Amino acid sequence: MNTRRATIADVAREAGVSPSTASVVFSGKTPVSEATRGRVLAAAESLGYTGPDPRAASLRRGRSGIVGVVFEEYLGAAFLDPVKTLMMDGLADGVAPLGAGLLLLRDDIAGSGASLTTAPLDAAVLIGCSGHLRASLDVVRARGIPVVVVEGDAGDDVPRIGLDNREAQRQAASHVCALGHRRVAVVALPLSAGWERGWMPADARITVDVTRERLAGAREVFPDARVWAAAGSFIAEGLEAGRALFADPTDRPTAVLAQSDLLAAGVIRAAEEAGLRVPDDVSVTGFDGIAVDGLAPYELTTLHQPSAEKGRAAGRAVTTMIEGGQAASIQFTCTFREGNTTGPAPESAGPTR
Amino acid sequence: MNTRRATIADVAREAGVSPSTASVVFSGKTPVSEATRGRVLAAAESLGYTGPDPRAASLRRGRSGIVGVVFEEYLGAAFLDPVKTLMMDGLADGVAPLGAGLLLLRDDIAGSGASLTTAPLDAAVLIGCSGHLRASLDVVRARGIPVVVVEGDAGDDVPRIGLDNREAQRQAASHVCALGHRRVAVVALPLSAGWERGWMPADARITVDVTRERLAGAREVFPDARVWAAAGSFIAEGLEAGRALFADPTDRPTAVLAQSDLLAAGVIRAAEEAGLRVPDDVSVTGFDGIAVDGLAPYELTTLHQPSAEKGRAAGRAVTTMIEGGQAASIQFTCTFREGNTTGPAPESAGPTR
DNA sequence: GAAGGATATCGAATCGATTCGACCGGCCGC
DNA sequence: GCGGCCGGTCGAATCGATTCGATATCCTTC
Repeated sequence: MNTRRATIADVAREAGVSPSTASVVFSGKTPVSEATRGRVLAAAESLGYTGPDPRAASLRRGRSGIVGVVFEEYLGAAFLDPVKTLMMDGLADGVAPLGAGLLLLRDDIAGSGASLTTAPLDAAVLIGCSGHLRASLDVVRARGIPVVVVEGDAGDDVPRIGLDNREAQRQAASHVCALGHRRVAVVALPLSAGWERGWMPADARITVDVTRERLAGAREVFPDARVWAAAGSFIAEGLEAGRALFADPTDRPTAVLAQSDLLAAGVIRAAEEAGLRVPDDVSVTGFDGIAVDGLAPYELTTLHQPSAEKGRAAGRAVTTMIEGGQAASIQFTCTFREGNTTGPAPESAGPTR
Repeated sequence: MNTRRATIADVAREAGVSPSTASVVFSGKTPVSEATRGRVLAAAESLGYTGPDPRAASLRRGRSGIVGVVFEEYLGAAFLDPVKTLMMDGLADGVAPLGAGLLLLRDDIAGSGASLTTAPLDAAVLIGCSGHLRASLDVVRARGIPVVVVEGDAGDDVPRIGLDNREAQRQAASHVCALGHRRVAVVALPLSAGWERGWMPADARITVDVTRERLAGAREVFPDARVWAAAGSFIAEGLEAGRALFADPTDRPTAVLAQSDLLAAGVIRAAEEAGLRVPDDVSVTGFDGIAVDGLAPYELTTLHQPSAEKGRAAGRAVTTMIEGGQAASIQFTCTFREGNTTGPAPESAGPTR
């Protein structure tokens, strides 16, 4: 191995062909005679040439084979949420035809690092819904990079992968209502970036789209349900929420609509802690339809959302756009799944609040 | 916005300066007079130029600002493990000085996509320990890309970020032994890629380094502990393991050494299920020292490993290497943390098996 | 007033591969 | 026997920015 890595020109010289021919051997864009291919490959082998430099190739081609995935959160935390994890997986799938890799990016524009502004992206997928989203969107659009937004309001002409959050949550609420529950509480996802857990104030501004939509769905059936908003989608947060909900035995909900399965799992644990049986004393619904690790024997009544499908759709949309096409927004639908965490309202229910 | 995006040459022309000057305005590598900077920036603004094309820049610079992170698993699953998640976070931190992004890659070489072979990487971090690791390593080395291996045996001259798995696990075993336990079982991580849960056969070949090392540590104290190997580091897997361990009331371990906190959490749940009190009837230790979501009120007796630190170290090592330095291998140390899941062996323990 | 320095800007080469039209034999068919 | 076609190869331009030595300008300082 020399002081400098071999280039395709070196290989071509060694093989006694022109650089263009050598290039074609590697890219396969044009037929090459078997003999020539052999000589080029042998030359490459002997020079320790392992293939074209991706940097140079991407410059010339105008493609890098990299799709940026932008999270609004702390990057590690993004993956604590199984829904996002699944989505990522679908996404990996969806961009596979491009042969693209996924570059993780945070949306703090200030970040010293290779961010949205400086990464060699072919396209970007924005996840989430905070205010930052707008800024990120502007950056990406200015760069002229195709972009897709998942679960966030991108406005105008940006393809959007969505979910029928409102309708789905309404469905769960109806189910609970049909079972006779009247004292119902909602455990919501964060209301805004940086939200600290607690009861939702009456004048709260909800900037997180998902939270707002799901809440609206619940409100269609139970207009004045109390709302506790968690600080994130974690079991521990659900536990906190549940403790708050079940604190006062005299004024306790008989059903809890949690905005995520993880929250629901926490609520169930809080119920157990408070000596309440699920679903006899209190019914709990989730949202997402993920398999919560270690929740057995409970099977959540929940809304199953096609997370991986969402990711795949995002990937496909991005693929289409990169290839010059026009991608349409897609709205996915949740399916209601009844488990064993909801049941009839207890007879002895106190007065409706 | 024109048919073609503006280049820095266009901007330079518009501003009446040379391309080189325009370039330095953006890179800041050389002082530029305030007036010139202003003109260039204005020109850029008016042409809708949003900064240098990363592809071209990376070609010339020989740097892409991208570090590949290679997992041996299904990509989504990689993030289900909090340890890896934390590691990723540390890694993001560690490469921050480079201003680098993290490109997720699978190590299935066959993958149609932009993989290890074709991505514009400045460096690579390999995670894990399966056989694939070797192949990935070869690819990366052939390309002449700096590489660091985390928790895997890379052999020779590749810097390695490791952990004192064996010694740490021995420590936990000693602790349990000191408490008087004699009938002890181990719940191990997978023995090899694709392992299905079950009792470990006597002639098993353990290809996963972490599993092997931790087991060796346990064996130093309890040479003939029975070993159940799980199919992954999940609470649900721990639950399965626990059920198997506690199935026979007449021959039941009084202590369980789990190779991860998640497994331990599952074992505890299985114990509860079997009507056993922790730690009165059975003691359980974990490994990792992560906060298991929703395990309260238990506090695991476990070995805390500096996951984020590991990631950070890997990031720093990679940074050093990119800058032409020589990075050393680093061995991290776990710290034993006693929680409330271990206690004295029950008096009524049956005969030592 | 001239030499010496500091500063800002410019020119031109370079990074490494890809691509497209031109070119060149040879083979086929009429 | 000759025009046409085709598979294969070659040249040269191009992708867009960076970099470094050279140059020009202006300010000190003796």
